[in-house]
Amino acid sequence: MSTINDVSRLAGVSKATVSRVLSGSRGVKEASRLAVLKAVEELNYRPNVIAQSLLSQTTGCIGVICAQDNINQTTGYLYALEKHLSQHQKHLLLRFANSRSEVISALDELTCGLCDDVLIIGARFPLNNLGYDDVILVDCVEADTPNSIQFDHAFAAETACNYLISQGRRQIALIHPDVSGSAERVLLGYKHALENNFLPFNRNLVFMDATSASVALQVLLNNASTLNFNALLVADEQEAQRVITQLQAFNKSVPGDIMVFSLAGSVHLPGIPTIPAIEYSMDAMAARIVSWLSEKTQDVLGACVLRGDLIIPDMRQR
Amino acid sequence: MSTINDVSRLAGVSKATVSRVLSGSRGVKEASRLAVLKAVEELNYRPNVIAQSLLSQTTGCIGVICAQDNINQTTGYLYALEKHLSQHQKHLLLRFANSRSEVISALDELTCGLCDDVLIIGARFPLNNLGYDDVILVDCVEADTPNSIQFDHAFAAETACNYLISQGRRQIALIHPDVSGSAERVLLGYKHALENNFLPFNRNLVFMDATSASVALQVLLNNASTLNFNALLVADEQEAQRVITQLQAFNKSVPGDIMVFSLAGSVHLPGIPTIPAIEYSMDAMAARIVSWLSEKTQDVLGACVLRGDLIIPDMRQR
DNA sequence: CTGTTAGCGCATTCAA
DNA sequence: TTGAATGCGCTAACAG
Repeated sequence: MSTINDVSRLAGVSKATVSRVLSGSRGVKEASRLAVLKAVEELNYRPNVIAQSLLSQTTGCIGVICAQDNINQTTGYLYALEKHLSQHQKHLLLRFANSRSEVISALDELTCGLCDDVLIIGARFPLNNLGYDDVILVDCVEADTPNSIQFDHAFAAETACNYLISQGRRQIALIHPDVSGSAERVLLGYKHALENNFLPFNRNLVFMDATSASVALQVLLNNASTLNFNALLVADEQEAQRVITQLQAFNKSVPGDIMVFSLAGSVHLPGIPTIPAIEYSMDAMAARIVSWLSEKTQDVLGACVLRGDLIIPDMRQR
Repeated sequence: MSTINDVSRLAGVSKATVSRVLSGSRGVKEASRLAVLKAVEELNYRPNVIAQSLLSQTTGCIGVICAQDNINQTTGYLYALEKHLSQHQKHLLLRFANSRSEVISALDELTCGLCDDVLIIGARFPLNNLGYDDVILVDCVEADTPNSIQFDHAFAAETACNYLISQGRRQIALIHPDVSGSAERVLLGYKHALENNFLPFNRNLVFMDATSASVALQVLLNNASTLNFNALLVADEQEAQRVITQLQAFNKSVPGDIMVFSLAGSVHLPGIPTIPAIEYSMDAMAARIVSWLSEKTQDVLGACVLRGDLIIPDMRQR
């Protein structure tokens, strides 16, 4: 690879002039400008970004640590993020991490000048006192960082219930293991919706302990005759697919007998019937993050909360 | 962030000694070694990798350009690659690209000193004469690069047919649009398996033109009475899900009436019945790539061809 | 064993 | 309008 020295020599000007032409490019005589451009072309010269980084103390690299347990969900994040980042001439440095210690070692390796900023996405384990306070947490639990983007789970649950009720489903079961710490928010929205619709709250329809969703569903099915539930709220699409299979194994039709609703996102695989869900716009999230990274004013991102959209299955598909 | 100067000043030694302690660390008096270590600890100093990169002319960054049209398939690649790369203290710089021109601009931005190497994954458009000859192509078509990893499609098709025949399916239809350029290899394996099993080749069961798989399947179904096909080979899992839905819409049971087989990989979503498939080990692929990147001898990776494993559905699940 | 010096490739002074 | 000099943070060669 040729350097700025080669160009300056070939063009018969100094390094400074070459640099001027390639950046600002003002206050340079046309003749030498052309000479530089010609030399650049001839040598196929391109400035070394590492040298520029050393000088500017910024690399344009954004570290993204994916801590998502559902690996398939990361794709949506990554695609949206990369799209927005590259539009701002930023690069996405990808790491996966499945535990707090893995996150820390990833952070260690990324914050030695390589990355200007780091995001952590989807961690379901505590991330307090990381020792790095300028990290942005996206959809993570127990975020004591000033900069974080959370999803409004209460809003999601409330919307979900209101939709289900509008569809004539008044016995709504809720299975939402409390790994995410967001369970109480979900419950809040759930109760709120019931109240607003003058429906009683039935403790037996709600399963928020850490036991498996499969067991919870079995309990529900065992007591189906007395509970009479006709809708089921679950944490995410993956969970939804699981319970649907289980329901069908018990000869419950979906959504005929029981309407299953996913509280977070979806994997739209062709050939798999869509279920109603709350979906969070990855694009909106990415845009928010990138704009914050670009501005980089002193003020923090704050407890930014993102609300999801209600997605209902296209009836033509069924 | 503190620099080596801060450390040397605090430790009362020269920059060189600090550097010595932190790297090689041999030939340094114990006293000054400890002084350096103490200062490092106190200042929480860590060497700036950018400065090191400028000197060594390597960044440890590997650019990965995902050109996969099926975005969900990239996750497998990325996860395996990142795992192996980080084990070799290398970083994964992620880009998505959906066309030749996007690939080129991504390459432009990545090869200015930022990345030591670049991979392109899953491109289904021609990638000749990119102007970069040290790029590694993975599962790309029309690869005239010396370094590429291809999947053995002939072997996959042959294995698939042999499996289907062993299951009593002797009328095997094949739908494999020729976008990938690998269609002729697939056909080769298909024919080979038929020959070895003394079965006739029926041209009407094979659809390799660029028309939609949906239309091809309709043709098959329209002539079902005469064709009597009881197995269907498709290009990938996505395609498989599509045809399964379509088959079920025509009251064909899967795999009862027709066994669907995916020739490339699979998305194992819980709750979705597994179908037989050829799966390529992402781990093996990543290991191969990383070892090649690390060796970096003069010799090329060569036309490395990877064979997939036959995955049959676990009967307990059905 | 250790300090000084030079230079990786670049942009930005400061003079001319 | 331009060139020479400086320094980003670091390592390697050399000299002590």
